[in-house]
Amino acid sequence: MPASLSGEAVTQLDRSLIAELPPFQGLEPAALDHVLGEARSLRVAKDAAIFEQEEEAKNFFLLLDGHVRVVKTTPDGQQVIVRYISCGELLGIAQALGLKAYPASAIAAVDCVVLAWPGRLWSDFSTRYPSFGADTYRTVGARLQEAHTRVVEMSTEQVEQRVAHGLLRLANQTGKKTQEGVLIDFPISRQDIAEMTGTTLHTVSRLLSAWEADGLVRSGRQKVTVVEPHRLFLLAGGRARKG
Amino acid sequence: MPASLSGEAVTQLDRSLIAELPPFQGLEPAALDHVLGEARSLRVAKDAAIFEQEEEAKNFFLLLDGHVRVVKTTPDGQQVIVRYISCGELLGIAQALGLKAYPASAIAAVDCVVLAWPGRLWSDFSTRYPSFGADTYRTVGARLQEAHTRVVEMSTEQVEQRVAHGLLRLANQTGKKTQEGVLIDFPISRQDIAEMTGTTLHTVSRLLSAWEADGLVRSGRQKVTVVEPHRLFLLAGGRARKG
DNA sequence: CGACCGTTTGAATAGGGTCAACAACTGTGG
DNA sequence: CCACAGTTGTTGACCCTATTCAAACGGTCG
Repeated sequence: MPASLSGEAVTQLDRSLIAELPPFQGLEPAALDHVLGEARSLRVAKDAAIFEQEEEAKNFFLLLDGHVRVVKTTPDGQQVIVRYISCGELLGIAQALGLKAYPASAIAAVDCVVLAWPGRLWSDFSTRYPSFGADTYRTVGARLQEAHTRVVEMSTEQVEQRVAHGLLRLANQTGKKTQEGVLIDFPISRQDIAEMTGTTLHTVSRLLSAWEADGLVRSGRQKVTVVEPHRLFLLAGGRARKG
Repeated sequence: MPASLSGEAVTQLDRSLIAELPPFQGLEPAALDHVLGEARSLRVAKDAAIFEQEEEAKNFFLLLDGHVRVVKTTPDGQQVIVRYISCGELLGIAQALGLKAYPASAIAAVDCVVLAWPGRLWSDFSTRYPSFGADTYRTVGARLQEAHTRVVEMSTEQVEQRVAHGLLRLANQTGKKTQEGVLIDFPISRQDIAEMTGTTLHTVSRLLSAWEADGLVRSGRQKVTVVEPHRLFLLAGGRARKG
């Protein structure tokens, strides 16, 4: 059930909401007002879709609050988590890639707030506000890099190292310091971690259990805290075998 | 040994060399002359590097003739083939991704001819010739898609399916129809295929032997011909197990 | 012709996926 | 407040795929 159409307009959209975000940084107040004027604000409930794979790409989005996971589903129903999106990031930018349909689904990992713009405004924004175009170019470039890194990891690393890398990445991206260590800031299941790293929930469970016994992490239901990032990092860097 | 600096200027660069290529399509003759005027033409011997991973990104390139493989090397020396580049494609476009160094090495799979431009011209070309900017945006987008597809494959498919997919992709990209079937148009070893698909040369060798016995492919030293693309495709689509 | 590179093939091993059963927790409704 | 259903997580046993190790073969090239 895509939530795209069920959004309610928020009464006031303040410039300060987006003024400091990379895509809009340095824009004139008038420009910010123009951008906001075209936006609709949507609330998306946990586990609801912001957009769905294969769906016509009518809008692009900015995540104002919450966490979103981007998921690709294979024809036979297996899911792969492509990435997690944090506050302030753009998502659903199919237009930037010259696509007519979204290549993946975006699911709210927690209750979220997003801004939505009609896709046709993409080229408008890019040409009218060069810094917007430049920033999104960088974003796409960074995501390409990230995807290649992931291909290399999947090709050369053992499962244990991949899971360690995956956790560290999440901890860096969205980690929240607590007494015990770095807490991953949204509900994440063993299944989710498996879908990020190309393994099964069973293997992830076993690894986390072992690591917990070793004092590297603490974990509970849909919750993971990295207690000793440094030692986990060493584990992630351990030599692979094949090649 | 990077070949970047060993190139010799070709006496004449004709507009027709690049006029029909996507990045430059639709440019005025004067613009084409400008673009060519800034280019250096280089010959790169088989197995030589056009540029090397980590090296400062001084230039970007267009492959005029030959085939190039783009390779990432891990800190412990394992190699992963990111993609193959065919004639008419841009490569080494670190500038477009906002990078100061090349993220991978580019190795000539056969003797090649490339054009090279200084990196600083990237933004110049992009702004002065909008169709150039738009095309490269599409290129980067397509490569991102491709990388994500690869991540999904590596996460969900068995080795046999990945190798089948890899071969089919090569056959489509650079295949040359012959009496026997579709020949992959440059020397490619079992090791290369292994580095594309995240497996070992042994496994690739066994698969090719089995497929050959089955009449799906014909292969020899650094040579592969896909005899029955359709049946290979069925194999590639076969159900995966895990998940 | 001899050295080397790419390839083939066999045998042994192990990483991790599959199958199965259960335990712990959350939330719901009576 | 408790019973029950539905998730999510744990753990053991088994087995299979693909890697590892080892050896040998056949073109190719200097």
